[in-house]
Amino acid sequence: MGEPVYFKIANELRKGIFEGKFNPGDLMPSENELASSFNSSRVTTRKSLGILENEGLIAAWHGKGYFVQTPEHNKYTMYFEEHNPAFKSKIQKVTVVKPTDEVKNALSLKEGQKVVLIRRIVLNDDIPVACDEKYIPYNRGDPLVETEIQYADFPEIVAAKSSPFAIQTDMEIGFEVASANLSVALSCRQEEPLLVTYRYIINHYGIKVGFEKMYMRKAYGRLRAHSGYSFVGKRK
Amino acid sequence: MGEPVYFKIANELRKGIFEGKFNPGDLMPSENELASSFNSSRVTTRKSLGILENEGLIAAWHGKGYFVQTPEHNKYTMYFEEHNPAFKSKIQKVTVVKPTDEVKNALSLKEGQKVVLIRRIVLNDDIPVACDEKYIPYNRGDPLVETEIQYADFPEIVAAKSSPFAIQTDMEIGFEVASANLSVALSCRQEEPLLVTYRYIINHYGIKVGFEKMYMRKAYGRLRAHSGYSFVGKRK
DNA sequence: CGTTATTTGTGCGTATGTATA
DNA sequence: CTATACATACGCACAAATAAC
Repeated sequence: MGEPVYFKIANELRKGIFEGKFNPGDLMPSENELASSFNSSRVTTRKSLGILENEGLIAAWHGKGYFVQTPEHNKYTMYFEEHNPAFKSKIQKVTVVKPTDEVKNALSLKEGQKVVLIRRIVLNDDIPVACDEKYIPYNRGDPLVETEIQYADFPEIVAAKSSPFAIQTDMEIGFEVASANLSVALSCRQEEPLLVTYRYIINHYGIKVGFEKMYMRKAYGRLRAHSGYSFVGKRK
Repeated sequence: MGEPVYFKIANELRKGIFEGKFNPGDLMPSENELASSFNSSRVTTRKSLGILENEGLIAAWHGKGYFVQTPEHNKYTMYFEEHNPAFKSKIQKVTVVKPTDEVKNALSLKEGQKVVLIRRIVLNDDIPVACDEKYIPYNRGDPLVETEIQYADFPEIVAAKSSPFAIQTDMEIGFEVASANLSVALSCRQEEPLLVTYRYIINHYGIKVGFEKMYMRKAYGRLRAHSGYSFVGKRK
């Protein structure tokens, strides 16, 4: 039936924090105090406190107690969908090329090392709204990956051999103006400003195994991120 | 002395996942199996599994077991520092103005409602690299907030009365070209492209209590985000 | 400076409930 | 119906950090 006890206690305490009964910097009542006031065991109360600790609302100090934290209003979560379901996309070309300085730098390439370039165009009603350039170091005999890249995400592809967990991605967000080359691909005027994401795929040895630039026109829309707590009755 | 038992077990299992011994979709050994193979109790083993569950590596299914998850390569964490320590900033003006349509929309304002506009300039060696416009609904008699805004973060200020936890911020990232007005403030040429973040501060009733636009020139640098796991020997 | 009370951290045992196959 | 697996909850003991005396 109903909610478990540790859940009720956690909700109660969380409510207290949200309503200002407990404020950042405050010391929460001790485990034993809470246990007796909620008529439960210390173990159960600990579990409730563990939940709040996990949510970042409180932090435990050995020998002192649980302190209410100051929320991190500058921490944002962003979902970056490579394959935006609102749009169609198609691979424009897959080629082996000599890398530009930017790409050479991004992938820490040795002199003479070539890269596979995969260019994808994102379309809204046949009008290009974004363009995607992926770079992977190329060695003679490597298979090209045009089919997978259409459906799977870039990080998973470049690290297909290793565990999907052992990959990290660093992203940068900036803007550029369309080059001659790009203005053709996006059928836009040259010098049109574009929102650009730069993604560096890093394997578990710390080696950069992939680099991607995505150019987005205004019609593609803005990127979205979110900051804040949302633990209202969260239960599976 | 050393690490606690539950920590060792968690590290062992995490290593197994990273090395591909357990792969996404796989069922982990049961709690009892792990407990006996690690010569510990079921409770301790549960704690280890709870850690990995928290990290998103595995998920528990009641009656079935723990399944190894597929990592979310599209989830990014971004720290957006309002007051970048690399730069100086100064408040340029604080005024009560009639809102533009964009601001009226962002704050869901009624007709005739005025707003406080706070404009801040971010400087690198006295050269403007970014500009910040904050909007707060204004009611007659409200105190202006120019002093606080210099040091504290926007979300905390607009919701100073309520609990700092009860605030959420939605962010959008896009670009614009400098208007006549902005080109003066940033001493840049008109039509210069600018990276723009739009932030909507929302209180716990779901009401938008603040809106901010930040315009960044190329010299300000790119925004940064990160995706992936990093649990190597994490312990306080 | 040690002693002591308080508080959290670690770990085990046990019992019972409930979902799954 | 039964065996297995996770979920909840209590009790206990001892370790370790902290603060006040």
